[in-house]
This record gives sequence, structure tokens and C-alpha cells, in this order.
Amino acid sequence: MVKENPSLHRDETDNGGAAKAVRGPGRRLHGAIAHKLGMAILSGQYAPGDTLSGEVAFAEELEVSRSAYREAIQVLTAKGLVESRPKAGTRVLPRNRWNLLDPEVLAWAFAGEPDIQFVRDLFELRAIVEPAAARLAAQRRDKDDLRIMKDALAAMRRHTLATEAGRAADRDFHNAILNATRNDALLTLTASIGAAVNWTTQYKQRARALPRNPIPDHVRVYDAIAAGDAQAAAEAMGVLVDLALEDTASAMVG
Amino acid sequence: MVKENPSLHRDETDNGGAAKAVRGPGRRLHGAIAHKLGMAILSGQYAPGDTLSGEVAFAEELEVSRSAYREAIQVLTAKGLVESRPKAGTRVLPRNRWNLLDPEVLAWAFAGEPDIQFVRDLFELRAIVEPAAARLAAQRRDKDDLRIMKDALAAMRRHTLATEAGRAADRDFHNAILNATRNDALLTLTASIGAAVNWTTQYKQRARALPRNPIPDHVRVYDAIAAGDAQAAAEAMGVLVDLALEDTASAMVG
DNA sequence: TCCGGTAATTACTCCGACATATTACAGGAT
DNA sequence: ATCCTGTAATATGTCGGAGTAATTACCGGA
Repeated sequence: MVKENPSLHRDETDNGGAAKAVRGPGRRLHGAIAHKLGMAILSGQYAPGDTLSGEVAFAEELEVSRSAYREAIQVLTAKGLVESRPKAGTRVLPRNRWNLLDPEVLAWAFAGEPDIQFVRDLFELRAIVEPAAARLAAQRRDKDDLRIMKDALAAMRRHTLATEAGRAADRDFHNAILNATRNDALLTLTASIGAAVNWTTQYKQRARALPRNPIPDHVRVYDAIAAGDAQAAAEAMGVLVDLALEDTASAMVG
Repeated sequence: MVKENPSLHRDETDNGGAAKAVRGPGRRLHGAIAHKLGMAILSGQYAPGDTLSGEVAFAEELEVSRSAYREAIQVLTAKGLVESRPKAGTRVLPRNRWNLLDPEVLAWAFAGEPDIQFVRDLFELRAIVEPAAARLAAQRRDKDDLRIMKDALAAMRRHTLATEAGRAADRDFHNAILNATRNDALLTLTASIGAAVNWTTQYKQRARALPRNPIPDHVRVYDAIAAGDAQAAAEAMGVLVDLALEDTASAMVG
């Protein structure tokens, strides 16, 4: 067994081939360590209750200084993944203490093979929140909101969802709706979930061609919001979320 | 080597006048710094775009080592409050980058005078999520869930919401509902919001006596969940949230 | 005017030492 | 024998300083 640890550092170039945490540009060392450990925890490599090796040992194993390792641990602690106490060591907290809606935690969860049950939970939450957001947007939108939505919709039509530009337009459309709710809490929440869920959408794209043209459904949402019809907006958005769920679900079983 | 270390350290109680972050037992120094800075940012003392003084200067000003200060900054960075770059310094990020649903961030937001608009946003989100949670709970609860809810309800009756034991029972009741949804994402979300919202409830308690006996409303929620009537559960919970909103709103204008 | 090289500033990383808190154990009193 | 208390061991926490790396801002040349 090779004890050689991944060069988290610069370009040792050895690179035993393992997909180790390498820090790209703009990414600090402690950030890379946090990323690596975060994914390890989210993937179940470290189970709740497990206690990590001591600071000195672990830092040495990763070939980083104790400072960098500690700063990474602080990040994980801030997200509720671990807890450190003198003499007791650093242990992984039970799952109900994790900040599952933290954007980075979500990213770590979806970095590997995401837990099916968790994906289901997120879709369920989205199915609850997004229609309600559409309802609020229908009541509070102004001309600017509508213009941005309309532009995004046009861009979606031009590029289709098969292109990156098209998906960006899709995100813009949903973000415009969220902005129109005038609710910051709703905004951060749905932004996180939406990003995570869109990770799985890439699975969908990979698995099969789009089973259906999504544009008309988006138009229905837009029309309802423009008309100020809250109930219709909520229902139209419900349809949209259901469709996304169907697609992803059928892609995941296949 | 005399280590005259005011404020931030032990509980010297001297307090050189400045309201510095004091660390209680079980709270590390860097945690105290993060708490202090987090509250300062949430309270608007540091505005988005502001750039903090350099590490050396700030750490010196707080009379702590750079290590402790840096670890605190990592925590804030993990929560999306600040961003650090070489040569540019550490700047406060725009509000839409903040993880407003992070439990600690919420605690910091409610540590001082909470922003009225933000409280409104949270109640709005709660009004969206909690009825939906009750609906799911009605569909998925098992005997254990119902037993826990029933016990909590009995405890609420015994102690009333005026006592701490009564409020604990109230929390248990709502938590039991969330657990019955079998949705971890929903659980962490509503747990955070609920805790934050209950901060404001203490304002309510302070301002006026309970305007209404809340037990019957809770019982209606329980009955609907026990009967498996999803629609009725959602509606009953909606009433509950509305009442809490009314109370808090009337307390905040007073 | 614009572009590229250079210098200065700031965060980032590392190191080694000491302090502190918590656990675990041993010893004595009940 | 059990429980409590004091003590020692151990891992995290805190400290101070030194050196590195990255980004910005400035300056000079095309």
C-alpha cells in the first residue's frame, strides 16, 4: 500500500493517478482540504460518530501544515459537519446537524454519486417552494421583472436547453421569478436547491434526449405572472417542477 | 511573562469599555471572534463592499493572534459573509451571497435588533413550508410519530407557553411533525427558521400576554395528521402560522 | 492610448512552542 | 465494592514570527 499522499500542493506532477484534491487557481489550500474532506464526509467515507485522526497526524498525512488543516476544519465546523473538542478529537456530527442547504455542502453531496433519497427530498422541497414563489412573483412583479423574464425566455427559445447558453437563460428566468418575490430568504434557499437540482439535470441530458419541449410550459408560467394571476402562476410552476422530477427520476432508474 | 489579556480572554469582567466578544465556556476564541464579527456584519456595522483592516492590524486590535483571527475569518467565509484575496484584503460580500438560512447567521441576525423586512421574509417562508410539511406528515406519520406529538401536546397543556418547559414542548411538537415528513432537507430548513422565529416570539411574550389559547389550534393540527387528512392538516397548520405572525407583527409595531 | 513588465502589498502557508480543556485513571474515603 | 476526588495524560487551542505566493497598481515603452 502506497502511503504516498496526494500532492495537494503545487505541481508535484507525480500524481499517483488518484483523483486527489488539487487546488486550482483562485482556490486556497485550506479550501482544497475542506473540499476533499467535505466530499469524503458527504459520500459516507467518514460516517457520523467517526473520529478523525489527530491534527498532527492528519496534517502530516496530507502533507500540509497544521494551520491549513485547522482552517479547513473550521470551515467544516461552520457547516455543521464536524465538531472538535480538546482531548476528544474531531468527530463527524450526526446528519441532522449538517447544514444540508449550504451551497458548498450541496456541491459536495452532488460531487459524487448523490444519495437518491436526498435528491428526492430536494425535489420535494422544490415542489413546495417554487410554486409558492411563482405565486408571490405574480403579485409583486414590476415591469423590469417581466422584461428580464421575457428576455430570458427569448434566449431559451433561441438556444434550446441543449446548449449551455440555453441553460443559462433558464437559470436567469427562474432567478428573475425569485427576485420578483422580494423575499431574500426565499431567494437564497431556492438558488441553492436549484443549482443542486440542475446538477442532476445533467444526468438527464446525458441519459436521453429531451422528451418534451419545455418552452410552452415556461411561457404559461410567464403569462400567469404577467397577468398577475397568482393561482395560475403557482399551478403552471407546479407543472414545470413535476416535469423536471419525472425526467430526472426516469433518468436515474435507467 | 505576564499576559495581561483583557476582554476577549477569560472572564476578567474588567471590560475596558469596548463591548468586546467574550467567550463563555465551551466556546473557543476564534468562535467568539466569528460571533462578534458576524453580528457586526449582520447588524450593518460593516456594509457590503467594505474592506476590513488587514490581518495584522485587526488581530492586534482585537488582541488575539493572527491564527485565531484567520480561523474566524474562515468561518465567515464559509457562510458567504466575506471574501479574502491577496493584496485586495477581506471584503464584505453583497447580501445575496450570504447564507441567510445558516443557523448561526440567523442567530447573529437576531442577536441585535432584527431587520423587520427580514423577519417578514422568514415568516412568509415559514407560511409556505410548514403547512406543506404538515401535509406530508399526515401522509407518512407512523404510530411513534403520533405518540411523540401527543406527549408534546400534553406537556404543552400542563405547562402553558408561558414557561420554558411549555415552549420546549411546543418545539418538540413541531419537530415531531417535521420528523414525520421523512425529509431531511425540510427538517434542517424548518428547524433553522423555527428557531429564529421563536426568538421573535420572546419579544411577543415580553410585550403582552398571550392573546389567545393556542392549544386548540395545535390539537386541530394533530387530529388532522392522526386522521391522515393531508388537506386538513395543511390548513390547520396554516392557521397556526398565521396566528404566530399576527402576534409577532402586533408586538413589533408596539 | 494601449500594452506589458515590475514592484509593492496583502493574504497565505509553514513552523515550533506553549496554554488550556477534557478525558481517563488511580487512589482514598464512605 | 462503590463513589468521589484529585491528578496525569493527551489532543485541541492559541501564540508569535518567518517566509511564500498571488494580485493589484504603477510605470515605462511601443
